[in-house]
Amino acid sequence: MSKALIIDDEQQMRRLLRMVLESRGYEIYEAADGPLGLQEAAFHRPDVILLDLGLPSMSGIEVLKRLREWSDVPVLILSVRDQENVKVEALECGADDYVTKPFGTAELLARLTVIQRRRFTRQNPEIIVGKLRLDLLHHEASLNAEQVKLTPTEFALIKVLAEHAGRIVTQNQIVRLVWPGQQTDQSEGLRVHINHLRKKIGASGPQIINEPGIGYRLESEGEG
Amino acid sequence: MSKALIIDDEQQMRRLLRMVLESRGYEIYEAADGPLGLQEAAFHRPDVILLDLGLPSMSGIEVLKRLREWSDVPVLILSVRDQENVKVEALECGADDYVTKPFGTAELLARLTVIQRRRFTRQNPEIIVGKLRLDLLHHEASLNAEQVKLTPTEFALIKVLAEHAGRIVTQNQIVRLVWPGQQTDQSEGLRVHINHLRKKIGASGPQIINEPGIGYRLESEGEG
DNA sequence: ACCTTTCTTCACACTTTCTTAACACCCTTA
DNA sequence: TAAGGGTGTTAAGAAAGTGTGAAGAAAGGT
Repeated sequence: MSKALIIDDEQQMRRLLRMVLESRGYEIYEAADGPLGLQEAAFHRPDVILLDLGLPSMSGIEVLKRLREWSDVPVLILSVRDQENVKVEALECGADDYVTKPFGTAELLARLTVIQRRRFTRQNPEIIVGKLRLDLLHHEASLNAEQVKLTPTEFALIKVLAEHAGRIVTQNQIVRLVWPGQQTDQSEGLRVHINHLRKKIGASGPQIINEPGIGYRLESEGEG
Repeated sequence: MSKALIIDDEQQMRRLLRMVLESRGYEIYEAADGPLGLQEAAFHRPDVILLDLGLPSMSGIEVLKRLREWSDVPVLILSVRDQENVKVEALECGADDYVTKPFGTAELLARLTVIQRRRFTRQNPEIIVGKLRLDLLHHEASLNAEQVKLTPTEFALIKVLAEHAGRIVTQNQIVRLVWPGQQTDQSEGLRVHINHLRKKIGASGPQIINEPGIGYRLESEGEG
């Protein structure tokens, strides 16, 4: 049974989340502010954390940063609309995904599943996302067991997306990983390479979904 | 009877491996760290080596590199989870396969069989790719039963490509395998030798296909 | 020491890939 | 309906990577 920690100052929200997650078999812990949340995280070692960004005493970002100093636990951000900047910052500080309040329970549970699954399945020098398969050792990509020819940059890009399949990767993160040590703004070219990738794998493979203002997400199995 | 050398610092792991392998008729040698392992390898000339990546005094990668300077013995890597980078590096340094701890004995034995068959070319010391045949024992190559004269470097190069026929071999991998222990960038000369090989075998033998920015691939049977 | 073979380096033509730029297309908001 | 931000699409020049020939350097044999 998975343990989930809810960090949110609204009691109503905590109650709602508790109900939804308990019906899925999660064991729930709660915290009403940042310091308490960190304390609970350290004590109970939850398998996933749901973190509200709008906390009173300590900002959600701050909580996340402190948490990431010693823990890799998957974190799902709960945010309100029109907080793109904060969302991007949270993702770049190591959050795994976010849902926007108000959210549907189905979406919430789906995202929880994705971010928990991905932490444990990277042990091979290959990545498999639906019909797409990346062989990191040989730099080969294949779709439905048929080889697809990708340029080095395209391969690096799809690798970043596939490593985080189902989760959002911000444009900054992508650029930093695909063009390491680069100073110039590469986000112009990023769109072109995304375009090429979609032409090569988008037809019958996993979709590359844009999250406007934030980044991209490679559609993973189980979502539509 | 095959001889197997186990290089692992944990006595418990060595004992487990010894039991499993002895039941399969292997003759077992053990070493608790890297330097001892290299010593044993040189002395007993094992037919296969099981190498733990997390060694105390000398890293598993380092052991592998030193070993590959003078030996082609099949090496099976024993690694723990979440060491993807190291695993890839190990494979690129000439390891043959890996198993992730904890592993099942069936899986371990299956992989051992595979890598020994692939590399244990003393009983069948030849590689055949289409109309090309490499005699590893006499360092001779032939095309349609007609002998082709290759220089030592050319032979080493086509051997690397032929061992992975049909798959991409990165330039790094090629350089490391053909010019072991070399520091200078040999990728200039690589192009020249590829050129020579194409002239000698390319006419009626398997094609050497370039994957721009990545490496080369020897066309294998069944592809066009 | 000589000759032969093999390897490396260099130059330049050619191919593939990357980057830049321009413009069209949403979607949201006023 | 118009405006603006962000994104999708296309094309062309720039950059990087590769093919090829030849010549000098290194290695090996006689």
